[in-house]
Amino acid sequence: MASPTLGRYNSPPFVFSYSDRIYPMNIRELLNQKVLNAMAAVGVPSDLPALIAPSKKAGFGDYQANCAMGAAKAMGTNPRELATKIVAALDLEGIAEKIEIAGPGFINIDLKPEWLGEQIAKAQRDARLQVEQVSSPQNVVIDYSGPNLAKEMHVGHLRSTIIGDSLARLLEFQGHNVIRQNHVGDWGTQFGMLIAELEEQLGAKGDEAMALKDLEVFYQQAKKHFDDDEAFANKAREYVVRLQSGDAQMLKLWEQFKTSSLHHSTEIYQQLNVTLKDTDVRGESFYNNDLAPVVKELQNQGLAVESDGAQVVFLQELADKEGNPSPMIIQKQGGGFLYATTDLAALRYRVNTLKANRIMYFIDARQSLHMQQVFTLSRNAKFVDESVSLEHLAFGTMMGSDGKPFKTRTGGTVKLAELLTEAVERAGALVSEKNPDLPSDEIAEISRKVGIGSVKYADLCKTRTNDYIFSWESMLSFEGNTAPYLQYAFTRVQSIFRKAGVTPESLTNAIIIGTEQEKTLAIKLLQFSEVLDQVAREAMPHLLCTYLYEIASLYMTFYEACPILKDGIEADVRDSRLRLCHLVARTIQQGLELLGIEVMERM
RNA sequence: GCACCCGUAGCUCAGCUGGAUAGAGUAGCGGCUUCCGAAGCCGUUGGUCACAGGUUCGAAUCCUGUCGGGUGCGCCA
Repeated sequence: MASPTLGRYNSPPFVFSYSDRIYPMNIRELLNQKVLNAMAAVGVPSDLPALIAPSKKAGFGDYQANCAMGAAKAMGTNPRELATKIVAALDLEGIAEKIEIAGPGFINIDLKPEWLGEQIAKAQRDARLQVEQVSSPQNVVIDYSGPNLAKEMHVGHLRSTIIGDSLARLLEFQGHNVIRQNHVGDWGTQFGMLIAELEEQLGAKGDEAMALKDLEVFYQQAKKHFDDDEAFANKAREYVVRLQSGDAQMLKLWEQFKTSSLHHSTEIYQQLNVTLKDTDVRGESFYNNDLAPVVKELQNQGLAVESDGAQVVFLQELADKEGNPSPMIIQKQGGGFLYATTDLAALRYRVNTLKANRIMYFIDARQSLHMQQVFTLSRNAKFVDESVSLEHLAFGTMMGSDGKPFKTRTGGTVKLAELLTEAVERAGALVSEKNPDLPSDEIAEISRKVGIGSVKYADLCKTRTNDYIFSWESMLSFEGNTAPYLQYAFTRVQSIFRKAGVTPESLTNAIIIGTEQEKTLAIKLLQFSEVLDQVAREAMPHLLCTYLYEIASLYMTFYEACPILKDGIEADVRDSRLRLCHLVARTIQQGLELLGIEVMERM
């Protein structure tokens, strides 16, 4: 696979023989190669790109090559004449049915329906939908979710959890070795307060499961206790010290607390259909033993210096206009460590022990400066080799309809558990209304898949880096670009096969691309792997959402225009269209699975 | 003060390495069901791409500046 360079599309310069490949290239790659060959044949310098893109408008072909204008400029010739030469040298025998030059030198390519039919047939038969496995898998560490165990999971954890999980699924599907890392907050001063509270409540309430039944309440009790009771506050402070020095009794309480809190998170993950397991947890405390060595190492390298009693690294790379370096505290006065230190230690673990080639952090955009500091320092200190890709894949904040951070009516944080429950309930009301005859257990399952899917999709389909507005109305209205629309498209295909009484596997006839609707749909279906590549490269799941919505939408259009099981439809046309339907369903199912969203037979 | 992100239709958002007449959804308006699931489809109204310069065959996209909104900036994570 190509290097994980982000942010730009690298026209593939690689050369290979077609017969060596198990899977064919996608359309874009194929045309890119063909046009590059033609360009070379007419003397265009080899560093100039072919600029292949799907055409945006009907009438401009299916694909277009925009290379002629730029190349003519570089060569000092006329763009239309150059385009004419390129087209003359362009060999698309059997692939394209028409190649035209338009405007200043656009090359418009119309693909051959027979060729498209063959490609669709291959994809429909293929277990991987013609999505190639990467030839050289990377070790990809994905840092996501990372809730604070001191508190209950709230909406602020949703984006990291959902987006990170989607990328984990996607990269795994492409054949990479994905290593999930749940960097939970399980260390710090607040744990003194929490275990002191736990100790007291254990006497009164028996076991920790009872005491920690509601983490949020528990935290508030502890906080209030801490604020109101000086003796308790002193005890909490003492407990922190004892905990951090390895006191056995403190560690036991701390473990009890962690186990109970983690159980809560795991329940949320299951409810959310997120693939994180307890074994993926590497909390802050995991790196405690490496914190002092990290500081020591940075001191030895002369990178860390004392400033006001603290150990600070000044980063010239991140200096402002006046040249003032960016300060980064790695050890407090008094000796305590900070999360910067922990992140550096975690980075060393990921590189040295996990052998990461690519490390992806799905963390709030507000921590951009911090991540930049960590990355810069880790390079300077040679903790991380240049060959390892470090990526902070920032995301925006979830806002309420008022445009301010999403809160409850009373101004508190919204618990994830309650949000998900409400989503399932709202979905349930709609499903029962639309389809009251379904058995109640099936309604329950559909409601769960639709409700959870709606919440996840609403998040995933927005550009990752922007803030987004959370709205029950738009996500559960079930209209437009939503999870239910995609799920609905899937059930309609299933419905057709039920009605037809045939299994998709039994269909082996040729696929006939006979109408505009079939052609448009076919081309879109064949772009699946292109989209996955781009999502993997840029960590932008919304591109996959947009793609799946286009598939579903084109399918609806096709469905209206191209009858399948109706009277007067010839058997070969019917079977061809059924195969096309089947590929639609499988593409939607596979795409949604990569987003962590489930489908159902009917809804 | 400095740094980063953002500003596109009434609302929510796309717009891919700069490409042709800036696209969806929703809201509004008008149609479609003796016919494969109407959670659907078709049509239509609606934009000075915040503003001003610059780069060039071509700019929503790249550069500079201005205005407006958000976030962050040495001992929380």
